[in-house]
Amino acid sequence: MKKTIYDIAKELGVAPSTVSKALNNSGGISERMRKRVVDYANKVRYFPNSNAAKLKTKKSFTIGIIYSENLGIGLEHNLFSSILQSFKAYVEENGYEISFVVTNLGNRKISYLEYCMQKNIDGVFIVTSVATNPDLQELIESNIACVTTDIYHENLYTIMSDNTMGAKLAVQYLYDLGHRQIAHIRGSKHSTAANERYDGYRQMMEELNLNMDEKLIITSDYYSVDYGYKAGKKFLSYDTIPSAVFCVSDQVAVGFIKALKENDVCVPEDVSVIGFDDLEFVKYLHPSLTTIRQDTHLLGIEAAKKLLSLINQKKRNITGDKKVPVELIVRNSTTVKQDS
Amino acid sequence: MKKTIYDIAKELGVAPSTVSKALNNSGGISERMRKRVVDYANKVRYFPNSNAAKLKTKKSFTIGIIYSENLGIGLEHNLFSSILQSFKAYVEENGYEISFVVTNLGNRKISYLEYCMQKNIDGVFIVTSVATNPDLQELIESNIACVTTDIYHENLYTIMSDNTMGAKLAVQYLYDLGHRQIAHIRGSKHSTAANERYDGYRQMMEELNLNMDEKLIITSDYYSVDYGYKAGKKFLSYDTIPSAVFCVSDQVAVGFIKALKENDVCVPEDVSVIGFDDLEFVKYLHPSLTTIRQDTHLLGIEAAKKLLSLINQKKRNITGDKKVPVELIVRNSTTVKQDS
DNA sequence: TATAATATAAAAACCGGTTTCTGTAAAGGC
DNA sequence: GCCTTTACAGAAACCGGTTTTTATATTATA
Repeated sequence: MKKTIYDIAKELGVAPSTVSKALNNSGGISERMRKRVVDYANKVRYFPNSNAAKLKTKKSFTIGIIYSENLGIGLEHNLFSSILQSFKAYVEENGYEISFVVTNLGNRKISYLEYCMQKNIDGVFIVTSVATNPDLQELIESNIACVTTDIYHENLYTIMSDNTMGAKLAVQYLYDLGHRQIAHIRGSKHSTAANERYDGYRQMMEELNLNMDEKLIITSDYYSVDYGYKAGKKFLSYDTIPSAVFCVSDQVAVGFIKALKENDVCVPEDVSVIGFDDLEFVKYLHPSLTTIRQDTHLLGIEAAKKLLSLINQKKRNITGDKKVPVELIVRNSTTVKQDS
Repeated sequence: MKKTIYDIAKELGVAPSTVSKALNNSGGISERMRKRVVDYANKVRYFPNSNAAKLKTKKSFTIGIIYSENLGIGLEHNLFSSILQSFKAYVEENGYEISFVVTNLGNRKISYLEYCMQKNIDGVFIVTSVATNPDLQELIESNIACVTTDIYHENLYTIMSDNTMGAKLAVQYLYDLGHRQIAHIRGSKHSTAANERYDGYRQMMEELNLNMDEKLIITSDYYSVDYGYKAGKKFLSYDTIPSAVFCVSDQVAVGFIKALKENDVCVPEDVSVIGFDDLEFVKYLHPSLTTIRQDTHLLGIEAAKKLLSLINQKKRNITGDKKVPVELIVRNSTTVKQDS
């Protein structure tokens, strides 16, 4: 049978409160007594009921994870699961655990905030989400510490890859290879990252005095291979096709290239393609994909560090953001502009 | 401020127990009263403190997930995160949530079982693990309901792909293509799935009366691209190389092919390669990978169904297993045996 | 009509911890 | 040597629910 603090107390002939003080090292007790209790507790392998402790202390040592499965990205998505993995490892090392914020508990619908309050969640890591979700708004405006990799908000700390810079690097690189007609397959307008990449694209195009025909920009709604494929088909329907394309994500690039290949348009000879993310497998593709690498490990660690510090300093409503550098990874899906 | 059941009771002029009965629909109360309380609770958006409820009821509506990060597989691994995703979706639909079983909580080391008892975990899904882990043994031998995709044990329900059949399908297919020298890159001896695939390979080789030189079998320890690459290097060191290879996983196949390519050995012309898993991206590789597909969705759903039923029927110590069918996916990394 | 059975709601106990309050003994100050 | 702190340990209250027990009003039974 599972022992309680009362069992321990009785067996040692001391008060339950004494046992609690000993195990939590919270003082008000002699060192001799503390050691006696702790030794005995270890000997009988006592471990506390965490629900009872949480009930009283209102601290759960739990971080909520918001991982919206819209936008075609779930746990399977290599990029986010990788960020989550390093986040998880870091917080676990610090004695916290993670818990997915769900909206149906038991049998009733609840909001994000309700979930967090119900479970005394200490802080929330918003991995992916839809910025316009009213549930999310409610949560952000509460005084629960939140960190995100996805959106900006005045009541939120944001850790994000330097998307704008990444896009600029991509365009600059294509320019350096001699390309002048550079298309962009952009992501959903509801995705902050997609918007930033789009901005970076526009900025660099302007800086380089390149023509920005509206036809150069194709919107691909979601970060999926399918949408990339559709974008590729649209691209191919043009009378003359640009010689270079910057895709909002690797997934989109993969679908895009697939469409091109099907129509015997060669990558990189006919069209240079550059992606974004550097998903683990893109180096094994043919051609291997030139892309902008996101530092998923660092993103996860930084988010974890920041969130834990927000939780512990008790000063809430802290806003701000940190840009994590990105890196151009040159592979074989891009090449110098061919004569045509 | 967060309302409690006492606030509700006071505001309605009833007893706390009455409120509890109303909200849980547990009888002993008039329908009129029940409705009155429920309506009011909804109106003021009351939601219960789950820690208090868990403390009393000892039911947590939480499933523990064991996801060992040894064997080179973490959350990033597409196969397991995909199984977990569908598992998670199913149990959440049924009012449960998932929680990763960790071994350091607060600041002390705890065992799997201790974690589960401490948190009143209702059941455990062992996604990946090391069978010899003593922590795992302790958990399995407890009376907490456990389901796994990874190992067999007399006190455990196992949902696993039909690995043996998959391996046989692979060998048979290579045989049908005319190959007679069929090598196998096997996985770690600590992995049940790897062992089953190895068994299937041997069985089919015997059935087909094929020579099974020890050199045909290379051990690749972990399910990683790196190990596949190393296996490929070893393979290339042979005087005469077999014309076909069955790899224990797609990851290993990818590394294996990489090594071959580096030495100008062509896939599939010189060597046909077949993998196992059908990870999402392998269809985009060049050559696209012929492989044995695991039905990750079904694996996750079946595991969830079984676990929830074990939890609810209260009859523990139930053992058994279910084999989920696999499927040969023919792509371009395999071809008929060339004259040599 | 008197009595037993039933329905309903309140009161109280409980889950297993943590924390505050209280009382006593030992240590420190002058 | 007397009074005040301080150290220590036990008692009790509390966290916010659920469940059991008790009390009362209502209905059924004879």
